[in-house]
Amino acid sequence: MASIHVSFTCSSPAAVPSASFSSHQDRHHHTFLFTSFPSSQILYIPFSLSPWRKKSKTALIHDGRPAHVPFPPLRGPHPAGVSLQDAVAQASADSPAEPQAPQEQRPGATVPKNSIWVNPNSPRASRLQQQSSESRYARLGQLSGSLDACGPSEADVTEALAAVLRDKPSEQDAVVVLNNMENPETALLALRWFQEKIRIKKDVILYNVTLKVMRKSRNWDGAEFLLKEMLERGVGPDNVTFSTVISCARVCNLPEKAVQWFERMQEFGCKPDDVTYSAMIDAYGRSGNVDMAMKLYDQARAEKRNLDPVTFSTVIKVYSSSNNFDGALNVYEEMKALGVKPNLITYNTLLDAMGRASRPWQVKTIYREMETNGVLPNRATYAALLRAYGKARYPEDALRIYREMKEKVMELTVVLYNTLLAMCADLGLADEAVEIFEEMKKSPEGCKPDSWTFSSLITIYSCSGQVSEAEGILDEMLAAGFEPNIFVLTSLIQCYGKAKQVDNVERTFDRMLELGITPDDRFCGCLLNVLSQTPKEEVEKVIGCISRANETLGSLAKQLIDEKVADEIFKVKAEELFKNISKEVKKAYCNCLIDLCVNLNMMERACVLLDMALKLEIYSALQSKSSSQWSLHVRSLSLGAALTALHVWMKDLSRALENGEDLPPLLGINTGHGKHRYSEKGLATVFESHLRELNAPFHEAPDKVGWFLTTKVAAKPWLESRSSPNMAAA
DNA sequence: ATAGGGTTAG
Repeated sequence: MASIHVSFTCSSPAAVPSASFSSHQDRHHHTFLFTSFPSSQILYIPFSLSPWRKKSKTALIHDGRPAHVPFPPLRGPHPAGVSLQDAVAQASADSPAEPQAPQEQRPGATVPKNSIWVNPNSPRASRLQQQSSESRYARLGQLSGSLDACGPSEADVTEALAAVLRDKPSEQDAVVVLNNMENPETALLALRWFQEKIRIKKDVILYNVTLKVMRKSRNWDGAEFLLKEMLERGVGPDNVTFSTVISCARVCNLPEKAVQWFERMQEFGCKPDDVTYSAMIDAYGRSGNVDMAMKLYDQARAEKRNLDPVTFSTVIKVYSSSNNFDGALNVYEEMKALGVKPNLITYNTLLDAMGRASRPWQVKTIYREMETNGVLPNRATYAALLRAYGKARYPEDALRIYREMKEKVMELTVVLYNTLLAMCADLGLADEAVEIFEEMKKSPEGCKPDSWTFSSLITIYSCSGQVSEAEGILDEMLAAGFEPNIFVLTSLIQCYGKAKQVDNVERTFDRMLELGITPDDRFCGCLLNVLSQTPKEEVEKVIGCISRANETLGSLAKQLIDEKVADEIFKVKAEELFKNISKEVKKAYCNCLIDLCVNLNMMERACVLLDMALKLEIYSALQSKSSSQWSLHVRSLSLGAALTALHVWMKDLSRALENGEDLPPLLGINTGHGKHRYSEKGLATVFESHLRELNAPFHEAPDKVGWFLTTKVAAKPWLESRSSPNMAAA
């Protein structure tokens, strides 16, 4: 039987594949004795537990290289050209081979001073293994697992604990067992048992580690119960207690509880430190109290605390989630200026922030910087990059990232597959999506498509109105056992709307109500979008759906199409509605409603809505003026809204001329690249054809993408000709 | 692994 020992030293814990091994530290070096069993299971015995003794019947020293090559030096930073991973892989690859006959230690071979060679099948080996902290830890870990699984009765818990620990657990045993637990009920019973057996009655550490279990299981009541018990029993809570409780409140979505206990810390003689500040900054951030979060950050800096990347990452996240992206960047710069090195999580948070901000160029810069600093990307990094490039419509970059992931043979998770598919949906990459979907289903990791997966695929087909393809995915989803959710139904309705199958829109809407799904603002936005594409004869049907989903919105839509309703009345109703809907959908609603007006040739009403949107700051700064150029900015506007804005701008320019004002040398319109998910042609293309219909002298700028320009000389006669009464046309 | 804070999706 082949038994191979590999003994080795490496200088850095980072070289140890943490998933497979634990390290035993000897001041500056880590020494392991690996035992490769034929089963390829690798164990090691920390050398400090093994007094050096040479036995005649030991297993063979083998480093995976020819026998005459000396054993790698043990104290060097790089063991003679063999990495730890290589050596381990080599050892297991070689294990079936018959080893050379047992031999005396070769002269010149470097042998670990404190290692012992043992036959792995001997009782001595198993005794050593049992004594090693590794296996003790494993046993305690198993105990945690069985405690999680056992019934929540004192008898069951006591039995499980006593079977492993007898009557003499150490405090360390208790800490390890509780720390690995997840079940709040049995953890509490286990805590009682440890409190009984370990005679330190007021042990704050045991409470703290049990609080962690409450956090893990998101059990706020359990956490607060334990904290109150501590206070009643006179067990002094410390900073660890409070930061655990605060972060527990945070994960339980109870920021006010975090604040409450944070403010009471002082009562118990605790002064916030770096970790409490960081936890609390996060709690304030998540409760939307950005000001308080920043106040704490400033306080922490004023106290000249050594803030670390965790705190900075938290602050960046707080800024990012309140859409203050410059704030996020500033903190990053501040961090670097203070000499704190960004780590993987800092980069991930920052990449995510710049993605949300739709600043793909900054995403690129930061990713390059990350590479330069030798920080390796993980799945979260790739997910952030894919989202950023998808959102910004950067297909080349998004696909490059996909290739990079594949080259690294990175094991993809469901989340990462779904992120890829969502990116494809953003960019309209149907073929790539199908390829990724097939790969996902074949993946050896067994990534089962979930409702996210199907939803993204349906979205891809919905964008182009490919009804039969979308329905095919829907069938596959139902066959896989998933009920349609609001996202799937939103996409489907979008698809039917695009294909002008209004009856199917109604049918899907009915089905949604039957499933007990309540339409949200986003869904209503989708119905409005469908309405703006619906032929006049069928408009009533769609408005019927909207009314059932949201009565106020439905009645506004009814008033909009009714020419008998005065603009003034309509305006009041519209303002009322827009003050009561969520911020994220305001622009989308406005775009749809203005499109509807334009389609129905109700330009006055479109102008009323545009005016309202500017007043409510739904659209910002559509017009700008400098001495050399006046501009119209219609990026992020729908076609109808953009045309309305153009209509208003032209009137304003004509009025300026009438008032004797002079035009600047250049006039420009910025449409942006305008690649919206649901429009196959960009805004620029469609807008340009409308400019031509209007005989407008604007031409695409050769050097500025998304800009149409004209000169004062060309614009003046055109505006004057349009102002003349016999040429009135919108 | 051996008491506390941070990152992946409409």
